[in-house]
Amino acid sequence: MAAIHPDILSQTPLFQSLTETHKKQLADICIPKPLKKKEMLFNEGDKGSALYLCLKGSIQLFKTSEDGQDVVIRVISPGELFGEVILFEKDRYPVTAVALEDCLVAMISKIQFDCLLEDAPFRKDFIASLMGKLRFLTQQIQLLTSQDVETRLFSFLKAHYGSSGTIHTALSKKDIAAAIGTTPETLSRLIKKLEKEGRLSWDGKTIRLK
Amino acid sequence: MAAIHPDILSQTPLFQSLTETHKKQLADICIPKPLKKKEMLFNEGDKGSALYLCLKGSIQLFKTSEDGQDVVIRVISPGELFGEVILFEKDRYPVTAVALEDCLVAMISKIQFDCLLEDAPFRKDFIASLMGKLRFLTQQIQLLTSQDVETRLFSFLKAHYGSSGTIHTALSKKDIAAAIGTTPETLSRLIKKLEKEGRLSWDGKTIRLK
DNA sequence: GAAAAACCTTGATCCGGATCAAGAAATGTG
DNA sequence: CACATTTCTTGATCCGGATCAAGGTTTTTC
Repeated sequence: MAAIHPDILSQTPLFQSLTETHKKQLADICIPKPLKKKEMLFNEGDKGSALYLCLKGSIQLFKTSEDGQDVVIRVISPGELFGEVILFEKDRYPVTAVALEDCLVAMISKIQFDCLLEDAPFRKDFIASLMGKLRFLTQQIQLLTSQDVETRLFSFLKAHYGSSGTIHTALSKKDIAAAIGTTPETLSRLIKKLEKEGRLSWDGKTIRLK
Repeated sequence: MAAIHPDILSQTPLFQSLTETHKKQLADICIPKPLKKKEMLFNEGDKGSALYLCLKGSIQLFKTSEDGQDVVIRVISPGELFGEVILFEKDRYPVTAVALEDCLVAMISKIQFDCLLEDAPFRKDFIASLMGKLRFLTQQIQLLTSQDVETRLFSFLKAHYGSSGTIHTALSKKDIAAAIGTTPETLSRLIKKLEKEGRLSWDGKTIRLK
């Protein structure tokens, strides 16, 4: 139940505009929660009264269809807020959240977060972050609908690790395949092709782009 | 430049919670704008300083890929607000908006809308409407990724016309095909199959579900 | 109301990527 | 460490739906 350190909040863009006082206030109401790999944070349809900030690790958000198929909606990286849909809509999570590696998240109670929203500049940033998510999902639809697996892979890598040449990821190929809406088999074949073309090298958890 | 009638605002869920006074205020700043079929309201990448409320007709929001392919993100029906991403993010529309039939929209200037957001209950509804959009896009990704064309068609019809047995639409089959992420050929074949199975009849602009 | 344009249908073909299968490598666990 | 589980790879096959083509129909436009 201990609070987290305010400095950690400075790293997330959403909270940049908070004053020191507010940051301290927020840090006080954040409950740190470590997650083990494969641990589930909440389940689609669960009632909930908290939203989360990812501090460390990757969290997969997915929906399950009636026929049991999982569709990954988004992979959360450090600095991102998620589960905030709980704030204003019906109080059930629309997706399931599972840790893809050992993670640390900060749990923020809905009620407490509501108070923070009283602050006008913070509110503005918060709404802006929602708009950013709308844009992300919009682009995701475009990607999934009209771009091939290769494009989606590079787009994912760029979004999560920037355009740097060397990437170190904790994610398995299976999880990356799911994140870009394909199967492990297809990703495996794609990597083989790209390596043969000399466009990247993928050794264990290290990816080098060329 | 004439304003619109406040009553029309009562029909849209987003504005339900406004007091009569506020509704009147809002109505005053809405500039009605009729759109002819195929008319473009704004283009992806355009700078803009207004958001829109659809009062009548259907408006298609789509993104264009580098290779010239259009991907429909969403079809707007009466009562829906769109273009609101302009409010807080960079001031460019992320999609193109085109009227699929003769429409009437209300144009609301960003600055004026900002003032409205000072009002706490309204703000809450507005944020809730953003959350609703996040949910919609989330579900849309699931639909497009893991459901077949038939499922997507019924899902579209239900979302836009409810579950009533008889539907009258102004949209062409081409536009419906685009909205569910397929081609006119595939939709044509699907309809033929469904009619043969006696699951619906589709005569011109009238669809009967069975 | 005739010509032009857009839309719809039907057929033939093609293709990206899913699925199935099965062995190999890596990882986790007592 | 040995065994079990999960992940990864490679091959063979399959399939939903896209694309191409071309004729028919409706809508627009002047």
